[in-house]
Amino acid sequence: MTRRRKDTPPARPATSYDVARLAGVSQSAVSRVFNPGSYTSDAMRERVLRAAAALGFTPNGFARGLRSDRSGIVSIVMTTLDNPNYPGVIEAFARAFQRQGRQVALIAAFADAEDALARIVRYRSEGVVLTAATRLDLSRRIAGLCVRRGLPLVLYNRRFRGIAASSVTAENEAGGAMAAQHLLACGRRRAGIIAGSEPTSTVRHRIGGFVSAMRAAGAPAPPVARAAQSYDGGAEAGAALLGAHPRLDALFCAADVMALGTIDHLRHRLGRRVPDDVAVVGFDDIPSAAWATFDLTTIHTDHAAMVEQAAQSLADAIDDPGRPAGHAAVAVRLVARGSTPPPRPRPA
Amino acid sequence: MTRRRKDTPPARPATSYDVARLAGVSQSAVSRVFNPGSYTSDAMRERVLRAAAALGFTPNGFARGLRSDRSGIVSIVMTTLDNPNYPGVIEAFARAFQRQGRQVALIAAFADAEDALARIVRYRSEGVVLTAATRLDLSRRIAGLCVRRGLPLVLYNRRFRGIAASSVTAENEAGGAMAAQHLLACGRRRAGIIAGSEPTSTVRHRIGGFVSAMRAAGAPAPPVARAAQSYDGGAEAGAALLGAHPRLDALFCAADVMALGTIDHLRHRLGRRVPDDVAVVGFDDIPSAAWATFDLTTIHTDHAAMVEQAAQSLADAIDDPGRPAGHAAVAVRLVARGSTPPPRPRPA
DNA sequence: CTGAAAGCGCTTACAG
DNA sequence: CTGAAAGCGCTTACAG
Repeated sequence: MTRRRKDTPPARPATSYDVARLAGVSQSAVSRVFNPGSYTSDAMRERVLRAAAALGFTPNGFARGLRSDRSGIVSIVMTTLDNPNYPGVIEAFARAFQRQGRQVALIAAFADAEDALARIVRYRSEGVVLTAATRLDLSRRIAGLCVRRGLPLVLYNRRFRGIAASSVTAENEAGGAMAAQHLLACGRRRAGIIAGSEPTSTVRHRIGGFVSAMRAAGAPAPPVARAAQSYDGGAEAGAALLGAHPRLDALFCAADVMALGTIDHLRHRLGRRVPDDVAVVGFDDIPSAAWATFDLTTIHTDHAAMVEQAAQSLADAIDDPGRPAGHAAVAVRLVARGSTPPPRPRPA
Repeated sequence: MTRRRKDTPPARPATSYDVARLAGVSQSAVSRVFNPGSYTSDAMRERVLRAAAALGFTPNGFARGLRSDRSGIVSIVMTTLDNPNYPGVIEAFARAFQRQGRQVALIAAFADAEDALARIVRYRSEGVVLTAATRLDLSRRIAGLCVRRGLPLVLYNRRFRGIAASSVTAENEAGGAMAAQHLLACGRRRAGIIAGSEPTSTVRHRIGGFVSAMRAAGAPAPPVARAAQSYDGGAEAGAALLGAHPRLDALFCAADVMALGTIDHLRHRLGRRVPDDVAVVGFDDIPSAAWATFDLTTIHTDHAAMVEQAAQSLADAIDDPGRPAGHAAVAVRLVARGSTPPPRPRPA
């Protein structure tokens, strides 16, 4: 048998009955004090709160959730945090949901889509935020299962065709176009594209916007190289692209992490100067994009606004399950730095 | 009034009674099937599982937690993810605890220590992992409150004097010594130290190990500059240190992020060569340390092993609350890269 | 091996 | 405004 150390108090936390006894009121009175919207006299409120504080009472969320059918829990599904902005994103979500009085359960490991759903359902999550799962098809299946269950769902930074879920993304297509226009303004027309191999909606839209803008300007169609969405993947795709098309004078990387790998490879392996020989534009504006070595021109995505929007959208869906799914695209902006040459004055 | 969309099934998930009815058995039989360690005939097991699958039944974790007094929830307290290894760390924790059959609640935003504790206690967390809170004193107070409640607690990558909690860290002192010995082997004796301003145990031990090893070799006492533990902080501290001590030929940065900022500042602002003029050693081995531009010599910390150890330690503490607090230090190793010159042959 | 039943700690109509 | 009481969906001795 184990014995508790002397200095630790009894493990069992105080219940509303303990508080009621100490305050000399009924248990239901205690419950009302802790449930906004119920009527209680100030005097009773006072006494109950004092007793609760004395006992360190916090209402048992399990009992509350079981009885009221509002679990107060939101699940965030996220694995392989391949985007360096994501840690901040998780924290921002936790903050936003805690402001809503909800608690975040992190679903970061699971055998398959069914397993993920079981974890979500076990604690009766009121809603789900889905960002990156290990593989795209896995994300898609989880989203499908949630929708089928009628579970409020928001897709963060991705969309799936045929799945009627709300989503929040950056204005990826517009961002791609901005990148193209900036390169054109800098006098670069022979551009290549580097992107992650997973065919996500995000990557598709970024590329789409870039290609359309280039075509509209009469520039040659940019060749595309795809590889893992990582520093090493960027180096690899950059090597492939310049190997096949040595005369490219610009690269658009659909993710900053890849841009950094590309830049280092260009400089350290291929001996090309950035931006003099090859200009590089990224997408995301991750912290390291601003570092002196890279000084990367990129499309800034406003994750704070995106998270805010997604958390609100999920809260709305929870409050009104009949609400139709909607999509929000948050504005992006180009941050011009040293990996692109200064724009030329426009010909008069 | 809201109406559900036609294609969404009823919101209320199946209960064990629903499963029992469909399978033609008692509710307690269903419960037993889902609770390992109870006796059930294979035949009944079969029928129950089939019925459960048909209804998409997952036992209500709230009811189970309420009744059995084992919530199955572990809280991870973590904010300001200033260490680029932490995203992976969170994911690894989620994985480890899910293997234990537990679910992770992320406590990433709170008003103060009491608020954090209330969130931990609300869902009756069986244990707590504490990593970085916004400020050091906040972490310390949360740890104190947990210990006072008798809540199983593991400190990750930090220790607090006077708080009897289990902890897992890297061998920080040994790592500091390795850094010093490597610099000495490379022929550098005039070293400076750059570290984050928060007086964490981690930073203290890393510096301590470095200084002792330098002193043991008869090298001059290294001056120390402290700043925010970030890329910019590294640049700032590097500038201050070399301004005051221009003849330094080596820098030990107690965190890789700072080392990267220092290196860029040395090269791009001060026009110093790394490693020729100044050698730089970091600590952590974050992904960007390996990037071609930085190629940072650093002390590798094995977060996979640390998380494994911490999760096991917490599980043990939950199973046996009488168990005394223990500390585990996980071995580190030096990764020699290009930010330090090649070691010289030892004088015969 | 199986079922009937108590009870975990709350919330929430329902009386008063 | 307050209290008595039912009941959320399970687990777990207790009989059989």
